[in-house]
Amino acid sequence: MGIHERKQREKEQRRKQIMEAARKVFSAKGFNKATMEEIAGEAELSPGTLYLYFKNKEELHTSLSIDILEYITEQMKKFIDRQDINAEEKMNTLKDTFINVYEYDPMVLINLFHLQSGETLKNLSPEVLEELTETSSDALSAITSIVSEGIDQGIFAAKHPVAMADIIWATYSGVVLWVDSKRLLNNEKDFVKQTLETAFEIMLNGFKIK
Amino acid sequence: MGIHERKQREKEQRRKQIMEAARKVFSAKGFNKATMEEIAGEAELSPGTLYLYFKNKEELHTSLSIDILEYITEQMKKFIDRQDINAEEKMNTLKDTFINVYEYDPMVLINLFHLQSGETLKNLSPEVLEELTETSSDALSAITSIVSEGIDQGIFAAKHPVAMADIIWATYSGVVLWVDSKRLLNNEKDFVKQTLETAFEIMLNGFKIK
DNA sequence: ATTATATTTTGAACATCATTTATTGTTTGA
DNA sequence: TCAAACAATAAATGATGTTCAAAATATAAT
Repeated sequence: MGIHERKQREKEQRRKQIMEAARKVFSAKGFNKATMEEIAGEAELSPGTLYLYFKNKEELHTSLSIDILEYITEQMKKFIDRQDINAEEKMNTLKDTFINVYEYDPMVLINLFHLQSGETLKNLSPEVLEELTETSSDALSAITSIVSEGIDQGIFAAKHPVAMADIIWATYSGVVLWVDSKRLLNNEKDFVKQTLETAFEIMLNGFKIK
Repeated sequence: MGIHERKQREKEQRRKQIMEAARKVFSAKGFNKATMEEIAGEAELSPGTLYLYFKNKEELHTSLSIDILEYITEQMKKFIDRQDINAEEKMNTLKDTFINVYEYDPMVLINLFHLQSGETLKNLSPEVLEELTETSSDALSAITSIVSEGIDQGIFAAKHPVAMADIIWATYSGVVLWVDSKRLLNNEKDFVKQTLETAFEIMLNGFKIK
């Protein structure tokens, strides 16, 4: 009776092993420059095997993005329901979470934000697309709940909370993508953290009732 | 003596013709799905000819982005030096410009924002990279000048103007990319315009001295 | 234990492009 | 009229994502 379960477990392990190899290669080369052959090599498997676990290159990439999105959501859930801090403090904790995730693995995060592109979404299987939709929606709900709390507490101006959550997420992705590419264009040092700090300061100030 | 000039002109025309074909195809298919063969077909040329005018696919794509960036900068220059409106009004005009550009050709704009990715930048010739750096820098300078004016006028809080300009640009790109991809994920209608309106409202409020 | 069946993996074949190059065609200037 | 310069082409090349028939391995049945 345990055989089937063990096989299931092994299948899941193999999947994780491929994803870990993919994470390394995508992180080092970016989506286009990474090759399935190199990922297979890193995972000590043949290229064909990758297609038994992922429909195609885009779906393998998307699975990594889903993982990091889930991680972000998990981190947010650790503090959104806390009663001892108000919405403004939660916004600051959110900012810290965002910065931590960026610093932990900048490339995977940047790749996640790039995924937000129509051409990629078209190549996903319905299941993975569904999973991505679900995960994004969870992340956005968590952010929305902070905003709503701020409005309820009379700290934030009463705008549409979903739009506000979108703007928070958009600012996060926009700052990471733009400041990082500016660094590459101008051989600057990495200002992502500082710019995120300032952006959140401005956003928070913009949210508040005067 | 005019022959050389005519040839120069024809060369420039052919370049434009290729870019126009590329614009159509990239706009319809996105970067990865668009093929050089299809672009060549659209331009009524053979694939090889494209390489006499552009080093590679990425450089052709980048040329389009430079064009739209130049257009944005041009639009900004029309009002940044006006004396009859203050910095806050200029911010609103900036927002309108951003919305107009999005509505004129969403895909080319989205592709521009996607370009802001390290892996693409590595494949550009030094000249085109230089041109892109220059153009981005021009656009950012224009935005920075609005922010600086606001600080000088005592309307905006005195933060680092360059960081503030980065945040404006990052918010623009972030909102366009995220809200558009959310639309694709959830089959929603296009909320980019409304979200940009709200984002600017919040940002402007966040900039202001209370 | 042996054989049959099912599962998993392989690696070579295939198809699709981006890019290069040898060739052809065209314009210019003498 | 012709040679040199220029421009464009079509076919070849190479890289790489993806598929598939065969091999290897594990499980189940007799």
